[in-house]
Amino acid sequence: MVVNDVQSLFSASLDELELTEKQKAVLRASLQLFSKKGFADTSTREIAELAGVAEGTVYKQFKTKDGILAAIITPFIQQVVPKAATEFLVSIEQSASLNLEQFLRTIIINRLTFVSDNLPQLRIFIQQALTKPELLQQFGKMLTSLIAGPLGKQLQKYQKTGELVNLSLTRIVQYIITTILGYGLAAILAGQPLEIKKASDEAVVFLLHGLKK
Amino acid sequence: MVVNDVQSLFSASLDELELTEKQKAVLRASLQLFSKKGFADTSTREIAELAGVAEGTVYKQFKTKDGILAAIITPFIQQVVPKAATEFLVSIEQSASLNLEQFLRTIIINRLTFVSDNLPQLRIFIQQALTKPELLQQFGKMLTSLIAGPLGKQLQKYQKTGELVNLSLTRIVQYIITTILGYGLAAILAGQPLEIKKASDEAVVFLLHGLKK
Amino acid sequence: MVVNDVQSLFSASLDELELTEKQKAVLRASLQLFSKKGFADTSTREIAELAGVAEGTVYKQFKTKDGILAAIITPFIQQVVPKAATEFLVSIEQSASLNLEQFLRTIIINRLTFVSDNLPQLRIFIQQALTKPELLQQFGKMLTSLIAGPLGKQLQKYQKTGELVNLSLTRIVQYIITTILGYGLAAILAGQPLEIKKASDEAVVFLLHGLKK
Amino acid sequence: MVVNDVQSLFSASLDELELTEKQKAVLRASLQLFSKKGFADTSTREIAELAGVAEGTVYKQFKTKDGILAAIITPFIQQVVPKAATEFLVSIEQSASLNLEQFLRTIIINRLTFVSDNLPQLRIFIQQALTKPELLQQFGKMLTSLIAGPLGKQLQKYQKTGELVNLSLTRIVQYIITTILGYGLAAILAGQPLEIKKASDEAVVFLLHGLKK
DNA sequence: AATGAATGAGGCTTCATTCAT
DNA sequence: TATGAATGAAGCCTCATTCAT
Repeated sequence: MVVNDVQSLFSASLDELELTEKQKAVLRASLQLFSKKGFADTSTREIAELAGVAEGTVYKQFKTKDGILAAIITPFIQQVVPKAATEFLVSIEQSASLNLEQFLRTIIINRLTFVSDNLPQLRIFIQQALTKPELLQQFGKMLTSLIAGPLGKQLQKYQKTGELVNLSLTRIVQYIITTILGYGLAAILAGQPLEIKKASDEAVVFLLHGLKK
Repeated sequence: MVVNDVQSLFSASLDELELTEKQKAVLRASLQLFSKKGFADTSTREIAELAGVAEGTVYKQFKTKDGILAAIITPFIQQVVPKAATEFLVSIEQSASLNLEQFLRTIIINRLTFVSDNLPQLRIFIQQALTKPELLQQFGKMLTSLIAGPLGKQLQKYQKTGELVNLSLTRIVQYIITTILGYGLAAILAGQPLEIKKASDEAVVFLLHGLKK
Repeated sequence: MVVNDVQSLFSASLDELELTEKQKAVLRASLQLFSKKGFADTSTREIAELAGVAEGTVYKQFKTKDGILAAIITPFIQQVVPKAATEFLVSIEQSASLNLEQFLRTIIINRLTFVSDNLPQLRIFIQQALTKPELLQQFGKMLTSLIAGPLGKQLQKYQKTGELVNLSLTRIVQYIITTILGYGLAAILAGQPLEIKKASDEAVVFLLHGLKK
Repeated sequence: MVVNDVQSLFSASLDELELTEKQKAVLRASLQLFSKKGFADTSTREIAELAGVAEGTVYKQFKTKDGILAAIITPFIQQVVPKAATEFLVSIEQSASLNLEQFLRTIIINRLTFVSDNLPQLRIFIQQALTKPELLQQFGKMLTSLIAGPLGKQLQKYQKTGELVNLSLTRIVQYIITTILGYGLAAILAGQPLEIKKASDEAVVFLLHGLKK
């Protein structure tokens, strides 16, 4: 089974770090508050209150406030995204025999599920990325390796078979990401949870139109 | 000529508010710092220094730090966006006789220019929107009226002539916005100014594929 | 005619200082605000607003905020109180032939009228006196000279004729002042203007009881 | 034994609030500075310095500067004054068999002791009362209930036995208070501690003269 | 490990005062 | 003389962080 949500990976890393129940509560509270109010507008006192611990406890495991942020974001970009991406690529390879439509549908469902499962983390990531170009660069590198790797090969295969338009791979990946993000942003805009089935159906139709030769 | 950048409209409202040169400098410095470092991580002392004024001067016109933010965002969503939207729609009507491709190209160039001219304001707006749902709702309302108005009519015309796919207008507009934002985000990602001509050419090709019947 | 209220003396000193109408307005506004909100909690901006002048104008005549306070208090303790006291003493001498009851009634009406006419100034004076012992010492000196002067002589006369109890003059004057202040404080407490006729009638009865031999 | 000073009741409430030694030091320093320099002219920095703590410590318990003032005044008017008044009334009832002179002496010693023990709090209370009518109204209500209760009954008894003059009870109480305050104010004026024995002897003589039938 | 009182740097804001127009 | 924009010192308060218990 594909692990796409941060929560489970989180738990894993928490175990690795030997976090106590209270320290996990700190992370949960931080995730919630950072996502809702923003990192800078969340005080460690609020985190402690929501987590039901003393302020000092917050600092036992996470030396600084930035440390808490790191404990949320770092796994997200260093473990969750790559790991999910890897599993994503594995599922790609397993789908190697699919035609373009089936392939796109698999990709899109996979990624929309990821977005849906990690909305709070994504919100925090975007907040930070707006003022920290490094984060975006890391994201960019991940995309590049995605394109250079199995995803790119698969797409090139479809270009050779004439199923896929002859745009640059970078641009094609951009369109796919953009379309996925479009549904994610729309979900946030509407303030409603993502209807993955319906959204992916529509997205496939649109992308197929745009990307079919 | 279409007025798309905030700067000029800004100047207009500055005149209305009878802002002095120093107070305009405060707004310019705030725009720059808020965009680069984020609102919460910008101190009024930094603003004063960059603007070359005393800290007290910052508060002469803009009673509070939030007041400065409001002086940047409010015109953006209450004047700039609607005004730009109106002019955008005027340009739509003037393009009523164009075919779908010419029409899409006009729209996309228009909006990419807007995005390019207002990158700092957009960054600030997105920062704020992440923690203030009201802002997104206002944005959503604007989209709704866009679809209900001339843009929707024009698109329906293309659907009747068989040039445009029979998806819901909401979804079609979402795809257009999403594609435009995709190029905008890519520009931010690459950290480079937007190449409007090249980007719009590509976007038109992609959207035409995706939206042609 | 006895001059007991500060307003008229004020006007006189204003004329001497050649104050413009706007500067008089500043003093009037300051008197009102200092009395109501206290000196420290009144800003020069508020004074300017209430007086209908620019902030700079406040500083044209009264170099500092303390200068405004001085312009209110100094006349009160250096001119108004002594002058009123002098006229008060003159009226005492003119009443030299009165008996104790008539004498007390004259004094009490005179002083209650003074209190009633100068409530705002008294409030400001008391505020300041609470933290500035010098002011109280000046007040004490004035009392001493009152006792050493005509008031003391007149009281001694009543002691010799056996009309007045043989307490120390200081104590007798304290009782008189205390009784007068009692009615003044009661007026403030009740939040109503002083009914001078009724209050003086009662005060005379009480003091006569207490001070008759 | 009658509890008349705020300090002891204070300590009680401090214990209830579980104040630390440092936070008590903050209250002590505030009491001293507010009394000497006035509330508005005392900075939280000064309080912290005198208390020997960091400025942040001042805010740990007393959220705001007004919070410190409330922690001083509220017990004074909501606990100390009523409690002292109650005990005062108990002592009245215990003195029910006394004649008027003994009764007045008991009252006056009791109240002069209270004033003497609470000079700083009284100074702060008066400062605040000058600009906050609510405080005076509360004080007025307390007086009214005093008169309506045991004090009034006892005074009426003396009126029936013909020992006490037939003025209204309100006025009689006013005279008593006024006389007591007169000695209190004189003590402040002279800048010396109150000589309770001497002052009460004199006050009784004066009041007996004024209030005997 | 957990607590929470204590810290002090730094942020936002007010305000008396100045000065060019 | 009058104005009000500008100043900068100082005040109140928050908050990340430390440390004794």
